[in-house]
Amino acid sequence: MADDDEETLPEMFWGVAHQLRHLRKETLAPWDIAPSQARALGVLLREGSLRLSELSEHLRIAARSTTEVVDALQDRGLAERRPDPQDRRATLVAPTGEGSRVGEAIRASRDAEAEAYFSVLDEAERADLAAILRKLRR
Amino acid sequence: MADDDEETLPEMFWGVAHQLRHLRKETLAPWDIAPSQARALGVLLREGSLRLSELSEHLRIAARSTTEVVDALQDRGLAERRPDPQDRRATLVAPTGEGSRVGEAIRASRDAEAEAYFSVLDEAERADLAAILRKLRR
DNA sequence: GAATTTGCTGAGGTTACCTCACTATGAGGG
DNA sequence: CCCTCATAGTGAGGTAACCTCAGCAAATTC
Repeated sequence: MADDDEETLPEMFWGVAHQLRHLRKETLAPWDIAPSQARALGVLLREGSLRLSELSEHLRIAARSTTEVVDALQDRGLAERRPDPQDRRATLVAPTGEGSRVGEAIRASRDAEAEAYFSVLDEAERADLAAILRKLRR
Repeated sequence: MADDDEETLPEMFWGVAHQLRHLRKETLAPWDIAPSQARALGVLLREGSLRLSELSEHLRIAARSTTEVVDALQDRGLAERRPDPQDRRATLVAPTGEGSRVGEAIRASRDAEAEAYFSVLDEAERADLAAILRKLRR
């Protein structure tokens, strides 16, 4: 029945993920910002001000890696660090005004991108997919 | 309506892909082989003997990167290079006996892994997912 | 037989992660 | 109050999986 469809679910999954990654990268080109940074910025927009450790949890990466991402965002003037008044060991990270503007623009563009990419699917399929992913995600 | 479900389809997708990546890495641990190498080995098992350039196409990576993956497989004695009798510029890559054995074992273990991971889905959901992925993949 | 293309690889770079060790601060027990 | 122990962030250094660009050798085209 299928010759090219001998692929397993994980293989197909990785294929689609790969495509999405490329697409996202292209979408980000106008801002010259790395995907990891855009991701962090997105979290910061949603959450406002976070400790580095909290940001790590949201991103599900090691604390040390978060330091790097935040360094990059700070260098670009998209986020800033402030001492946490509650705990002098901790550092709060928040988007700057510029960061919020850029983050919003990225979100909009990303929504458009997703819309385009998933436009081959009809409503029902999208709903199915969302449900299935949610089930898998845990 | 949803607080934790504010995620977009691509976000959920990347979440699942991320999980799969980790899982696959763990599955490969017994063989001490990198994911990229296992992937290439899988292609070689399916296709037999391939030129480096052909392998690149199958893997959808740059030729230079394929050189590296093949180097690694060769170092481990899992694949070998031979000159292409048709074209003296080209190099054929094929799995060794050991490569075939290891590749088969990995495939089996990976199937089991996939079975486990996707076992939260029922038959219908799996079929839906496969259909949706196939639609997206192009 | 000269010019171009193709197939591979050396050199060097990037991204997004990681662990380990260290410093500074905070929190709990005696 | 001091001591121990946990926690927050970061410097140093490493890894995997990619990439581009330049170059060489063989094949193809003109």
